[in-house]
Amino acid sequence: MKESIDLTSKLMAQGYRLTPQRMMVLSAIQKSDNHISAEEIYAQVVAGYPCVNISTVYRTLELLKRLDLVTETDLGGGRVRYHPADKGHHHHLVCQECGRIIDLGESVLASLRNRLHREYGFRADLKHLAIFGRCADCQG
Amino acid sequence: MKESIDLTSKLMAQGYRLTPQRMMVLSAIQKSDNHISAEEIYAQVVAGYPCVNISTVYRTLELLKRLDLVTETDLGGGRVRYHPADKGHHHHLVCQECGRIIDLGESVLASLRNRLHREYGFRADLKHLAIFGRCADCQG
DNA sequence: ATCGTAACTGCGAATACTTGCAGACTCCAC
DNA sequence: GTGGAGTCTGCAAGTATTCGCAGTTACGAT
Repeated sequence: MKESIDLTSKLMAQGYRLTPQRMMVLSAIQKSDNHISAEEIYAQVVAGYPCVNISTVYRTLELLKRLDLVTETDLGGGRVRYHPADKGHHHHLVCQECGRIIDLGESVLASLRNRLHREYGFRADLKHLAIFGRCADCQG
Repeated sequence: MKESIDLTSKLMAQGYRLTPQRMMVLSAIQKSDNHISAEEIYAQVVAGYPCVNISTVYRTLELLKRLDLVTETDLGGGRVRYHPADKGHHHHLVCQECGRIIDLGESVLASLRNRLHREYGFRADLKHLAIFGRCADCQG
């Protein structure tokens, strides 16, 4: 498992530990091919190790976020969703009518990012961006 | 008060009523010159009418949102903030380091909106958009 | 006037997530 | 191996917001 060695060194370098809980949270995210919610991660972790607490899952997710191992996206619906950072960043168009989610290549927002940097000196972090609106099918 | 007549007709047209609670929520938002949180609105409303419930405030905010009388922005920090729609749309650059909020003219995102429409047929609703990142002063 | 329908509200509980705390574990020095 | 210092976790309580329910209110039709 190359990932876990990678993870260990990343954690160690900053004085963190690789606990079973953290491994299980990360593997739950790696296993899911699309975006997964905290509750779903929790369910998977509990299945193999029943006494973990949901707050540990949340705390681990925040840590993994800080280490750039997972990205977080708010796709609406009251639940934030997570996915592995190494599967590439992308953005989302969320249709508020039908709920459809359209993936958007990273390049589409590159020009916006450049402009914000040129004009405002602002380094935008667009990793967790979702744009709401209406998809082509839902325009009456 | 031109606004309240305006509001009344807007509500009436869709079968809604203008209750004291709704008037007070709207006036609290109109009074605040910058963005106000639901809790702050609630505090103001309660000051003049103690038995209103916070869930009524939230429900009213949702109604006003639907009628395009207020816009909602998630500026981070766990609290959503509201402001009157007639004071013009604008977007926000939120610095995750120092918390500074930079207002962004609507025009900056116009080209993004056009592109999404051209390439994806997607009509983006960018009213409540906040972009996170680091401001010019916070880049080490 | 009164009846029905629909809107509106307060209440309490639920949801998704966060936070403070106290105990447990780990690593390193001595 | 003993003693920190710092990390990590479970638990329980807190936060911001939503939801279901039941009672109240307003408005139009009769």
